Amino acid sequence: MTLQSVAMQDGLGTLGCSLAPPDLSSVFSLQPVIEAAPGQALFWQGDDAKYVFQVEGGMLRALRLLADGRRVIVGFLHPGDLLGVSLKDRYLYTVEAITEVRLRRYPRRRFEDEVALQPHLRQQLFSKLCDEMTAAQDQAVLLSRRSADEKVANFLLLMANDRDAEPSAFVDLPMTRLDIADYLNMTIETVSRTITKFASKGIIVAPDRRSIIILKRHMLQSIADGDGCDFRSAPMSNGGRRAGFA
Amino acid sequence: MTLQSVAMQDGLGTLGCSLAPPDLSSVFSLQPVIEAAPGQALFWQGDDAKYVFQVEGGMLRALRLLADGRRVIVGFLHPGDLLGVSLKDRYLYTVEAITEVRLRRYPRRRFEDEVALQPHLRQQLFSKLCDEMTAAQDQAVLLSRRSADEKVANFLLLMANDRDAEPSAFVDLPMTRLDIADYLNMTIETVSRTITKFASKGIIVAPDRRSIIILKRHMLQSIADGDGCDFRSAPMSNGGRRAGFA
DNA sequence: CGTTATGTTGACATTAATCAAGCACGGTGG
DNA sequence: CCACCGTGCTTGATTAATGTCAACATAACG
Repeated sequence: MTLQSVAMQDGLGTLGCSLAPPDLSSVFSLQPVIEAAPGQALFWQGDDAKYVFQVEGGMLRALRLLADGRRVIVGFLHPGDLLGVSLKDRYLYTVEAITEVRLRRYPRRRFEDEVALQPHLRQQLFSKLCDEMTAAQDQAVLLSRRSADEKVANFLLLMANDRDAEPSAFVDLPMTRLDIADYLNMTIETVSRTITKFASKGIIVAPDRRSIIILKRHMLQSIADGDGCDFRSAPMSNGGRRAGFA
Repeated sequence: MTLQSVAMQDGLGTLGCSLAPPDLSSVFSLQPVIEAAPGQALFWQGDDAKYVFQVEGGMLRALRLLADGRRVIVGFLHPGDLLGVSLKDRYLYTVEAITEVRLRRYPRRRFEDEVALQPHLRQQLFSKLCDEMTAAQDQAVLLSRRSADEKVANFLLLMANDRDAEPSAFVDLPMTRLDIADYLNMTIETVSRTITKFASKGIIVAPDRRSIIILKRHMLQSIADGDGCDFRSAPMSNGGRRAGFA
């Protein structure tokens, strides 16, 4: 089906009518549904970027493989996220399902045309791109936390706040420890030890491997922010050092 | 490179058109020139994002300050890069001059209007946003390098290749060791030691503090890629571990 | 059930951070 | 021109943290 037909079915824009402006989700709503089982790859780094996807349900991981075979998780995908939007002709990373997932698929070419035609969508897409960029930068900031405690605390809070209007105390962790480790640039052992440590201090409870409950959010936040808390004696880190410029 | 915003190299693209449609640089060419001395800030994280800038000459650093006062360098800005392009109303980080710099300034509102009106500019901006996102991810990948050697080697190669069509053996390092350290998430001591080590192995020469010359690019590349090289006995790192999924 | 993936815990080794001192360069002023 | 700082950089000794290796526990799966 052509773009135009899609557009008209959505009742939008090209006609200038004042009906509900289309959002990105509505563009995808008529597209084929893709389902994938845990571990299944949607596409691989380097593949021809033929499609754009929108996540409807479940969680996925985006990862890059380094020359020496190491794995870097560049992000976790949640419902609403777009995958494969780029001007490159090849996917920049591999995307694999963590849980059972459901997505909508849209041919990339047509998606681009569609977006080009509709200012509304363009605006939304731009906004999403900015969000993604911020997320990418946030990961860089996260990775530059000093201690394992800080990284894990940040990660848990990130997962707790993600997408939920109300940051919940119950946090779903469908990804494996290896995923977390490769996201935080640590080893699975250190991840495990750190979570155990938080639990033993009563900051969290870990009823099973794929979830945790945050009991003392403020403490977790302190650790995440690198505050001395009861861990270190507030060594000021490198607080004194600044570039000498005024 | 990596900014909230967009760091983009200019000038490219638009090819294919005989009639030279306006490109981003030409949009800036009539705007007021801003000059800044080393150490001077263009704007601070949290400031009202009133302007978009394009770098014409010199180098700057974009940095974020963490709650505990730590400094994270999220990117170095080169000629052609844009700063401040974003949907947010406030700058997401501070930008300071490293060398003497010259920029063009454009009111953000007008810039957005301009871009909205001209499909050509829109396309360019979108393209740069994507590049920018890639850059942000690249930093995350860089930060998740295991050893100090790998990080510094990658950094030197990055600086060597940056923007230059021909990767030069002479690399300019106008930033301080502290800047490098805060970019790579290391201490100045380790940065210094690593550079010294490379020099003592004959991989590079460091005639003065603000520049180095790469003598054995292939070796530097091997180290950057985490190859055993003559450093470690190719321990396969965690090459064996992969998610168990096919 | 037995078998395989995944996660936890422990002992040890290694790396990079920390603390501390000294060096080198660039400016300033005598 | 040279002594004199101040800043940034280098180098060394020590320590603390995390990676590594290994064993075991637990859940997942046929």
